[in-house]
Amino acid sequence: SSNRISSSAPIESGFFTTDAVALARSLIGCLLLHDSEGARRSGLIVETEAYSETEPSCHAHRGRTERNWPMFERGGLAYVYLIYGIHHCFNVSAGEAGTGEAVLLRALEPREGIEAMTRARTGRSHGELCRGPGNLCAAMGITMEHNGLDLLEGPLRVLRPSCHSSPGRIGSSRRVGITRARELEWRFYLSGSPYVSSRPS
DNA sequence: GTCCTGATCCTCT
DNA sequence: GAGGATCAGGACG
Repeated sequence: SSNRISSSAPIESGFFTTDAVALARSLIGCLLLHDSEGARRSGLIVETEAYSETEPSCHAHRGRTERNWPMFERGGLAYVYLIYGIHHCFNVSAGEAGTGEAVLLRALEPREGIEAMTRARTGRSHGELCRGPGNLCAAMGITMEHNGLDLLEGPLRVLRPSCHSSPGRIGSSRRVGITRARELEWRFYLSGSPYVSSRPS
């Protein structure tokens, strides 16, 4: 329905193999889409956070495990995990194979499949559907079954925005909700977007 | 095996 | 601003 969607292009290989901080920035303005049961849900990425094994807030900081293995694969795989026993968080692995890093998606501007999103998030306004990492997963229908999937092909994909469309000014701030490495300004967001989850610190 | 903590969200005050 | 929901990974012994 939107020309911004139809003109979105596949990601070129190499897009995801940069470090997590660079990727977190590049992902702002990209489209995340999920095809399931014949229906499509999608949204523009408006808020991200970078995580790297080099700093202690990252799941990969203590090495590769059963849970965090997608972070150590080449960039462009889904890393999904359960947080606080209740919510799912969706990450995009970054960098070359062997480096433990990823980008957490924190908020989307809903585009397609608003009905399905609203069904999954009863009583929520449009602006709240995909605001916050747990809410984003609920609205998009992302669960552990998507862990490890290749985001270049399959039901869950990332597309780059159409050429010439610059997303707008990108702001940065400290990351939300962590206790370690708080000083790093590795959170990125589309400045002025009402879909961003919380105010910069 | 036990214990603790957490990249959250919602509801209440 | 606080607290509870609810569970699995990781540390430790």
